Formats: sequence, structure tokens, C-alpha cells
Amino acid sequence: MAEGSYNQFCPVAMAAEILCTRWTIVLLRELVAGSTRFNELRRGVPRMSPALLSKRLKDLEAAGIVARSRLAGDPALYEYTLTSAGKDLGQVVFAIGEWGQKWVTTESSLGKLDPNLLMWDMRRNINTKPLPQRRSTIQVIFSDLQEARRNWWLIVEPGADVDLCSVDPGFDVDLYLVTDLRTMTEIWMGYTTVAQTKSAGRLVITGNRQLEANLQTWLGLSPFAQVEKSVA
Amino acid sequence: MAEGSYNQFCPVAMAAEILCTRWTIVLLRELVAGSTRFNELRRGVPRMSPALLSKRLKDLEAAGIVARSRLAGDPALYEYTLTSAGKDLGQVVFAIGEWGQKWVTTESSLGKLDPNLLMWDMRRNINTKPLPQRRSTIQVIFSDLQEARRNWWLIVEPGADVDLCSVDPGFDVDLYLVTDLRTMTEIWMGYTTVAQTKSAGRLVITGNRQLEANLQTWLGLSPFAQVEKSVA
DNA sequence: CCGGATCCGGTTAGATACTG
DNA sequence: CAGTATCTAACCGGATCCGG
Repeated sequence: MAEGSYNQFCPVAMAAEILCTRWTIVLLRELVAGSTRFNELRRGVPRMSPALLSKRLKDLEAAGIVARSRLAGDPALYEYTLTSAGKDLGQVVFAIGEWGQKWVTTESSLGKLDPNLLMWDMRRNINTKPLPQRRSTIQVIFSDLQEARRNWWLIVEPGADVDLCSVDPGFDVDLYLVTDLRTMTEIWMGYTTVAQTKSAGRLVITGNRQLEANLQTWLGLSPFAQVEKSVA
Repeated sequence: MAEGSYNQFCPVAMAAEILCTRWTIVLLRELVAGSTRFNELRRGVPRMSPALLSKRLKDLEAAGIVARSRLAGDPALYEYTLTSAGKDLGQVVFAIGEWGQKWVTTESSLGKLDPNLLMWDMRRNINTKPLPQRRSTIQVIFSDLQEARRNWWLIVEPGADVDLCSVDPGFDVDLYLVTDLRTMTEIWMGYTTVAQTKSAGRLVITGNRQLEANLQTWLGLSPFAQVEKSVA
């Protein structure tokens, strides 16, 4: 009998033994969202120590949730992918996030702003379909932040993953978004909209009119943005 | 910023901060299943220390998931009930249990047999509707266990909660179930059926023919019994 | 750079006993 | 019945370091 076990045959307890340890659900959210490399995962859970990340990945591998394999291109590199059992955890992660969006207060969420996490999340949810069939560069400027965290560039190339930079890539910028971190997070979380914040003067958009016009379309929101809140 | 926090605005992380600490999901399963009293909860999570149970209940109260109140009948006693936010966690608990039933191996579950937990779970899932409109007493005998954990009595009174005893209540017994702990657990989990184990000689039923005939009906199974397994 | 391992101090949890 | 108190063991966070 394992020491840390709840020792209950109930499936809830059996699953919770694997899933409900510190950082595990947040790590699984990253894996479900599509991150596969060690340092890519670190970026999604920056406050988790690499030692603990390594341990959790091993635990998840032992539980049959994650598979570790060498990257085809470069056999010195590894990737972590979800097994069938792991992919099936998407429902659990979504149920938890749905509850969080419904019942955690906005003030509580907005007390944990982080431009790095926000941009990283935005990056992987951008809908490239409605964007032009050429490279587009969007610069996001958080007017309330210090120089080092103020400027971000999203580089969208058709048929490729979106790139995120925190140093100027040197391309001509097609669209500028000037706002504060809280407002951008509120839009991303579905607490408010592009139109509302723009007319309130909290979001200023300049550049390509086409990109501006369908901003709310190509700027994908948080997967939980459409879940209705039950508390303020 | 709280020390133990993940510091992420994402609703998954916000919710996991509250829900994914040791024992919390198992405790919530008990609350969702309807237990309300401190010692009733202890019975459902017997390996959780009372100190930790007390702490978790306070944490859940602070999170708006549980409400603590004096019992109407006797103001010296307390009860813990789920708030709206707490009841809404039923979906999360179910999603976790569903995943557990699908992906945890039967051998792994059946390595954690516990007659106390099994009988306690059976007790609250018995369907009293198809039972006679008088008191029925069912004695369960685990032939493979030692004297102290071998005999259990379920006393069903119409319009009341089912009683569970581990000492002879002295009533005439209407139905005897003689089996081993593993077989009874397998039936409860939906891994096998009354009919199968009976014809295999692993379950022997004697007593009232009416009770015997619709045993599989009034003996409610685990809430996850109908979830199909994806692994052996 | 990538993918970790090591070490150390602080926090959390388990075991057991005890109390109003 | 409904919890505290106390002591110990396990786990976690943060920093640093290492091999390819």
C-alpha cells in the first residue's frame, strides 16, 4: 500500500490521488493546451520549480497520462505528449476551469495579473483564419508597465504558429494596441469587450483598418470567456 | 499575494488552488453525497486526521463552498452544508470520478478494499422504493474477513434513512448475502453483476424470495458503475 | 541553450493523544 | 460530538549547479 494513498477504492479518490497534487492540474492545462517541450511547459507554469516539474512529468508518465519521447528532428531533445487517458483529462480540466470562471470573483483573478502568462495564452489562441495571407505584426503596449514588460509583438505567419516576442523583432507593425494590463486581461477573460473598452478610452487601436475591424474575431478569447459568472 | 498561490489569473489555476490540496476532493465527494456532520464526514474519510478535516472545512467555508451552522434540533451540534458554489462542484467531482472509472485499472482499485467504506457507500445508495412497506433487515457476511469486520446489517425502514450496523441489532433477518469482500466490491463498482457472481458461486443469497428477486434493483450501485472502462 | 539534478530551509500532512 | 495539541515525517520552493 503506497504511503501517500487515500486507500479508497472509489474512482474519485483513485483519480484525485494522481491529479490533486500541487501544480498537477495547472501543468495538465498546459499539456491539454498543446505545450510539449520541457521549457515550453516551464513558460506556462513559471513559478513551478524545474525539479517539481520533472517529478510531476515522471508521475504522470507512470500513471499513463503522459508519454515522453525523443523529438524526431533532434534526438537530444524530448517531448511530452498526452496519451489517450491524458487527452481524456481535458474534460476534467475544463470542468474545473468552468467552475472557476463561474465562482471565483473577478477581483480575485485580476489581483494576479501577469503580462507574460497573458501574452503566452493569447498567442496560442489567435485565430489565424480571418487574418491576411501575409505576415502580420501586432504590437501590444501595456501603458502601465515598466519598460521591460511594456512591449510585446505577435507575429502571425499564415500556416505557422504565432510567434511571441518581448524584444522588437524589427518588422513593420501592422496594428498597435495600447492599453493597460488589467483591461487587456479583462477582455481576454470575457469580462468586457473590445468595443466597450475602446469607447471608454481604455483601449486605443491604430494601424491597419482591416485588422482593427475584426480584432474581436481573430483575437481568440480564453476558453472560459463564454462561461457566465455567478458572482461578481 | 498569498504564499501558497499559483499566481495565475487563469480560472483553472484559481480553482485548483482551492480544490487540489490533499483530501479536499475526497471530502467534497462526501459532502456532495450528502454527509453533513463532522463525524459523518470522518466516517467517509477515515484516514484523514480530524485536525486536517477541521482545517479543510474552514478553508472551504472561507472559499464560499461550505456553510457551517448549528443544527436546528440541538444547538450544541453543527452541520456543514454546500452553498450554491459548493453544489456546483458536483460536476467537477463527477468528471474526476468518471475519468477514474474509465482509466484506473480494476486491479488498482481492488487493491484497496475496505468493508467499512463499501458498506457506508452502499447504505446511502440503497433504493428504498422497490422494498416492502415494512422494516427489512439485510445481513451481509464477508466470508473472507475476520470476526470483527465480517458481519454487517442494513436496516431499511420505509420513509427513513437506511441504518448500518456492525453489531447485531437483534432483528429477524429478511435476507442474507454471503460473499467475499472483493466480489461485493466488484458488484458495487459495476465490474460484474449479481447474476454472474451468483451463478459462479461467489455470492450466496438466502431468505425472502421477493427481496432476492429484485436485489439488483434496490441495491443501488456506485454512481460510476455505468461508466464504461477503457482499461482492464 | 536544453533538460534536468542537488541541496537546504520552510510548510504541510500524518499519528496519536487529549479536551470541553 | 466536535474538534485541539503536539510531535515527527514527508513534501515543496528557491537557488544553484551540471552534463550534453
